[in-house]
Amino acid sequence: MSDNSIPKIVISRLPVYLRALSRMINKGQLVTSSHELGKALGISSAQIRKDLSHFGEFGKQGTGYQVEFLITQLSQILNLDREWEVAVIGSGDIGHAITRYQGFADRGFRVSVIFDSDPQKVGSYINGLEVMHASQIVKVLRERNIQIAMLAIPAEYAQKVTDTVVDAGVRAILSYAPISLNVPDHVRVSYIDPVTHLQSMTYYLSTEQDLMSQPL
Amino acid sequence: MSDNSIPKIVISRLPVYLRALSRMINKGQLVTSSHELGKALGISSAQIRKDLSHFGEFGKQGTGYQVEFLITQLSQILNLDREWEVAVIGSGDIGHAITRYQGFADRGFRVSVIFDSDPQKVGSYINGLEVMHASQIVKVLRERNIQIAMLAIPAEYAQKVTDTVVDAGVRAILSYAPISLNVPDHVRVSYIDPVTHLQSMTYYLSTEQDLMSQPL
DNA sequence: GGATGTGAATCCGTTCACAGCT
DNA sequence: AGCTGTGAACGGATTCACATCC
Repeated sequence: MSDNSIPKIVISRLPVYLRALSRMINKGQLVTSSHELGKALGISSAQIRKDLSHFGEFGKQGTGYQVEFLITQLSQILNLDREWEVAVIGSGDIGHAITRYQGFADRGFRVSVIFDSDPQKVGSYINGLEVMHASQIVKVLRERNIQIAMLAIPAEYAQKVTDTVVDAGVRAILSYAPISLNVPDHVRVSYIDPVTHLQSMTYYLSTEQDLMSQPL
Repeated sequence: MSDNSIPKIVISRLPVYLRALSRMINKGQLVTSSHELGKALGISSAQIRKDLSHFGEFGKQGTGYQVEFLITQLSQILNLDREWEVAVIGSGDIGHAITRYQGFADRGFRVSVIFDSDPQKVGSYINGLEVMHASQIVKVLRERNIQIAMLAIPAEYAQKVTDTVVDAGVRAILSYAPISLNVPDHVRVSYIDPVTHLQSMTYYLSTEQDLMSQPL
């Protein structure tokens, strides 16, 4: 049943479903079930059915889900039935890796412009893309109506650059800088900070184990 | 009050608190409050107090929290009062960026070994670290008793490599491969997939806005 | 006065379990 | 028989609001 306001956490799982479904299609699998999908993802089948039920009735009782149909539906829901242009800010190691990462293009995103403030880097090419000077951000993003930016810059510049890209019309930011950003309500932010992931995992790594497993 | 089993979601917020507190210390700030911290992070003050209360009473009524003291406490809780060695598997763009990323060393993690299966890359140096052949994974990780691995490899190899590092004694995995991994119960996994972040943000980017903001 | 720590209340998300369809 | 879709039950997390202490 199509609901009014869908929980953020549900939305965040849809791309994960999509990822798994894509793998199935690539393997030639045509049909799946909430059970199978759940097992592959470590999620309960009830949750998957409930999540999908927010948007419609995509399955057939007794049968399951047509993989391709479900992919189409999820893609539409997530506005992925188009290509999104993305700007990368920062051409250091991370910006470099992002710009060359094939995974974006494969899944609906095109890095179409990259900026840096270092004159040494401006004018160089990454993945066939010329690095532009940061002073051009507002002009270029507005011209091309780019709404997504990825920040691959040090924490100390992150808020200022955020303000700039927001001013340029960006409405979604994926930041690799390890700092919480302030943005207006109409802008979404996601963070990628590998260290926070590691730091929460070490909570569960009791030091004792260290002593047990000796070098052989 | 120190509780028995602390919710995962609480643990996952502690590194974020730590990040913010570190910035405060760097700015010379000695004292903060749940209010201030919450505002900086976009979290309610009650939540911060409740989270911390799982582990002890770290604040002073009427005053707030000593920043440095709180950092010390959180670091201990998360087992960060030591250095953790990390193995990177895969020396492509992502592995390269990870290995050179200063943020790990600054926050308690040392990338101390890197592997690749491509003979072309084995023997080359990244950040002063020689790339070793993947066939050495089990031997080296066991010898050095390394318990954390970061996977920077294509999805199709991810499960096999996961099995290998688990066999080698790894108990925490941070994977950059866009696929859900199967691991035994005693192993923790976190995922970094920028595309899933982008894909959930585009849900909120209605296409209409496109038409409004014309190129000028 | 001001900020913590915490039971109580509320809100939200997950799981249960089953009716209903194929 | 098998699997979906879903109200109901459950469990957990967040917020409230206040007693408590500096």
